[in-house]
Amino acid sequence: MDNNDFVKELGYLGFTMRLKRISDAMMHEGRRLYSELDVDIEPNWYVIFKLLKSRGAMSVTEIAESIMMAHPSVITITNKMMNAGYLVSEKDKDDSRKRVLDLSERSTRMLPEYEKIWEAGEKGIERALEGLNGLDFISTLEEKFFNKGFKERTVEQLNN
Amino acid sequence: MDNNDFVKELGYLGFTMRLKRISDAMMHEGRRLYSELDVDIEPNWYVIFKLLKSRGAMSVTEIAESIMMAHPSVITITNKMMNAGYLVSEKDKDDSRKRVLDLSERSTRMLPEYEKIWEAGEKGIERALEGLNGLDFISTLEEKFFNKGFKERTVEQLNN
DNA sequence: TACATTTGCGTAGTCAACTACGTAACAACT
DNA sequence: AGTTGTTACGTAGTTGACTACGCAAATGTA
Repeated sequence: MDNNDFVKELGYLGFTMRLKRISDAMMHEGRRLYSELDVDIEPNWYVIFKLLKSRGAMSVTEIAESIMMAHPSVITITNKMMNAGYLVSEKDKDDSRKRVLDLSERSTRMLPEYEKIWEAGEKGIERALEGLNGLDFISTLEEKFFNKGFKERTVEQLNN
Repeated sequence: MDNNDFVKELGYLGFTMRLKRISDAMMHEGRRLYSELDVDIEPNWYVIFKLLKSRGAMSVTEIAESIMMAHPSVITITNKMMNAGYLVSEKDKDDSRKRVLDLSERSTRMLPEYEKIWEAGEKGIERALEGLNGLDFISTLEEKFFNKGFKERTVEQLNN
């Protein structure tokens, strides 16, 4: 590791930045992984694949809520997946505002191969975090910072 | 917390995504915090302020290395800070390729006020993470995923 | 000294998330 | 039935990081 990392010297003040750096780095690695393996999918698509496989067809907003992303982000991702032939989309019969997305035949055909990669990725992370309780940690972060955010906590501190 | 969060069901497979979601959320909170407090600085500027205050004038590349960011990112950040009057820039006497950045008079004038905010933010995080050893955790993440990245670990797993 | 390599900086283009806003469809309430 | 509010989706614009590339200056080497 780099011992000349100034952000480390900042203690908890550098926490969010270090979090972002790692998450960005991992995302980048993900992109490179797929391109190296010559697989034409992108990071984060796996969530959509997994979600639709497990829950069946869903509308844009339902997807967004299930994975806690803003709906325009979901639209961007799923549009790409549609263009790549992995999703099919049709209007809801009962509610014509809704657009219902589902896995295509291509998806079910390719999923076994992709799931091997995801499984390997998961194992890699699992092994790297061995003995760290990474999931507990991240759950606590979510619990603390999704409900009462960083902003609110700071303002509280300022008013003391 | 949201118990309908599908990403949680994915175990370690959802780890990177959850990391990104939290880091994005905190970054957003940061922006809102500053705008709510009516302070004309942006998230992440604090690293530059702190760095230059502690180390004195530095070149673009030196800054980038110290905080482990790509140099174009540093240029973007510091240009904004210059436009806001917080930094001064001049050519290095000995090496005319280098541009040396330093805090402006405005910076030293305003820093005490800003440091109060950063301190409150730090305390907020510290309290939220009480008993969690958040810094150790993030150090381990860095150690594991900066050296041998996510990609390499996955490929290793695939070849087993 | 001439040439090749490295270094520092800047620009351009990409990517993934977000908010804000507009429009159309549905729901609900007189 | 008409008005009003809500929901679903889509587009546009912002943000912050990155890589790739080009140029100019410095450094190393034959």
